[in-house]
Amino acid sequence: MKKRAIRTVYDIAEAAGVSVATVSRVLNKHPNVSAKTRERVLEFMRESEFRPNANARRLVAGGTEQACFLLSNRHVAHSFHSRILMGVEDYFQHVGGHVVFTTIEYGPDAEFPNDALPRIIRQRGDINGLLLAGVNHPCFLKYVDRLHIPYVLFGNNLVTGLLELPKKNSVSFDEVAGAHHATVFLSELGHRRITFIGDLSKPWYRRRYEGYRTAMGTRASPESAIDIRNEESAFELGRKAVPLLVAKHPDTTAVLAQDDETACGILDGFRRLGIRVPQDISIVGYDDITEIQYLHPALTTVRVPKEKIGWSMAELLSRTREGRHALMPEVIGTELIVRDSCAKFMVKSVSVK
Amino acid sequence: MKKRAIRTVYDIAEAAGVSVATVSRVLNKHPNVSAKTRERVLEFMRESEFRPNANARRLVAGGTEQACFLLSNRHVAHSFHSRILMGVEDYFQHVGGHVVFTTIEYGPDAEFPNDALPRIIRQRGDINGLLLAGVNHPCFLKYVDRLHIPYVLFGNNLVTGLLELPKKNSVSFDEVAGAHHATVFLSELGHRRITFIGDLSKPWYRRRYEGYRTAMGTRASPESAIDIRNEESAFELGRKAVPLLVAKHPDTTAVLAQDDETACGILDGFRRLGIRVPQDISIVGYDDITEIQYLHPALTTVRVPKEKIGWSMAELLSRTREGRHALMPEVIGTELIVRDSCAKFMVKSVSVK
DNA sequence: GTTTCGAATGAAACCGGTTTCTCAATCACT
DNA sequence: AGTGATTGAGAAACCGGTTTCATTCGAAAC
Repeated sequence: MKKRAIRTVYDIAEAAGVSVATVSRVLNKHPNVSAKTRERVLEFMRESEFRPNANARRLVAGGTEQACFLLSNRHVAHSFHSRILMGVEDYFQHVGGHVVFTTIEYGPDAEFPNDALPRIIRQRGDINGLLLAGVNHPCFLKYVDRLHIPYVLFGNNLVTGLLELPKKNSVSFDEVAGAHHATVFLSELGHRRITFIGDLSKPWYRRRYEGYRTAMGTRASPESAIDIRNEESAFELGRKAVPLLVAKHPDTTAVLAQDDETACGILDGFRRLGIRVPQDISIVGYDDITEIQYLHPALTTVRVPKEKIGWSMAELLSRTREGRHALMPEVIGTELIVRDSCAKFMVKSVSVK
Repeated sequence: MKKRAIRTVYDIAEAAGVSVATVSRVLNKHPNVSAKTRERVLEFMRESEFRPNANARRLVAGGTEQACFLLSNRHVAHSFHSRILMGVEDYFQHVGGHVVFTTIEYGPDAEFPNDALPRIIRQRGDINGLLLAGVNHPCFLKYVDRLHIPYVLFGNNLVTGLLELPKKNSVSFDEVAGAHHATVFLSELGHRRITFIGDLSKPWYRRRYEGYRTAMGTRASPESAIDIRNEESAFELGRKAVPLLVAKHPDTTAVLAQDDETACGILDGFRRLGIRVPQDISIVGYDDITEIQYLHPALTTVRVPKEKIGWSMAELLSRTREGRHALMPEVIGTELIVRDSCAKFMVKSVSVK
């Protein structure tokens, strides 16, 4: 008659002729167990391929080493987000925790709790913290506050009327400085007429515009940006911006795009008009997403350290949990990646060939 | 004096003047609770923002609605994998479960269990199933078998000496048929000399080659493929293949690349030599990864339904759990996406301009 | 040789739910 | 009105660990 498989500490205890308390001590590497007892217990565990029940452990421990990466209103197939996730997962791998990956979609005026909410948020004890990535609205943050669960927000894509980055529980990168840097780079190549192309209704693009504007100084007039709103995709926005650029700012010699996808659209628009990059016009993107890696010409862009953002978010979450108090926001720098889409200014201007 | 926050069913029971059993019944929508009792309990729950302890629930339930998406030896920043993850997450959202996302790196001869193994695998009860994505080796599968945990494998990227797809517990897509289809498409455009470029040491690329070969029929000689192995990246492989192609198969008018990244490298190689696509030569990729979306010319390719694969894997896992027996593998079809990188054959051949 | 202390171990309480069993109250039907 | 079936609700066991507390035992201290 086959013996019942060993599943619990009780089974181990019985087999080894000790109490469950001792088995538990062995499991948790408690020092007060004699070497020979420990060895015997371990032996039984090994031979029965015993794996402790995680739920029972957590029930008594009162917590979990598990956080939730919640991607709001965005798709993880977009490398920007999956790379943040990667940083998060790296950190948890590092400290021995887990990440539950979930997504949610909601509007700016959604009410919470609601049915769109993943179950994991509704229960207590599933997770010890929340990492809010993607695009978020204040209505959801208000709800998360009420949950009394530690959380860290990806600060750049919070939709508010303000330009400042969120002050607490958040990790952001310095969008203004990145755009400033890119603009200075173009200036130093000799460009005077630099046009920003983007959707200024979005705070994150607006911040990039601000960086651009301060770098431009007196050269920037309110009209020096091409501001297209409510476009279905950034690529489309870029494409549509090109005819406007040619019409309104024909003397432009360099473009700073709100992001890489927009730059791709602009590139496409240029190609249709026979405008060559970088010979006729220079262009700088923003984000350094994976999707541009095979582009020709290779796009000069402002690299956002996505993995680092993820890692920092996870790290800040841990610190928040320990400190039990809201910590200062972390702001991460960007890096200008110079590739082939920019050239020195050589007395030319946008023109249809 | 402030009352202690309500945290448990006992608190609710006391506040509502009922027993915990009743509270539990309300929580689980058990029918045998009178309307007014139920309402009173719900009222207390609402006002105290009660959220049940998930660990306690799972302890008694003996399981979890949580599976683990384990990405082996690959990076989630690659859209191929993040889109499979997306399909998985969609499914779990649909059925109300969770996905823990983890990665692991190991060699073909790794021994298990080992320290690289995520904690989640070592404990029992954390997850109710395993979704094995990325590139896997038999050594790991053997270990997972011993775990007695339901699992589903992404079948295409299992490293074996064989060409067949795994027979059980797996979801795959039909690589052979996809390559066959692409090759027929090129033939119908009038191309006779079609060259396959790839690394034939990898079973998954080998399968694509097989599809190509059968479609070519008698036209395919053993030399009709450019087989480059041990390249650090597929892009580099593609780039290096171009000079070989020009040297060995100068009469080639169309290329089937092992995957999209390789196609990008080939495209780059062509550009360096002044060979125009599709005017001088046609090219078809494979996978339809997100990274090619901004390419010019837009790449014709074999689309692999990544989200669908993820969804099917998750679904199969559920069925496996219920049925308690290994199910037949699922094989998913591909779709040829015709874009701009192929043209009708017009009596030309590869030549340096 | 007794006292004292720390190490090793077991018994039992506990974590926060679910579920079975039991029983009282209500309802349907003859 | 009497009987059996059904419904509503509580007491207690249970899920599988961890932890506190008490106890035993041997070694060191006096």
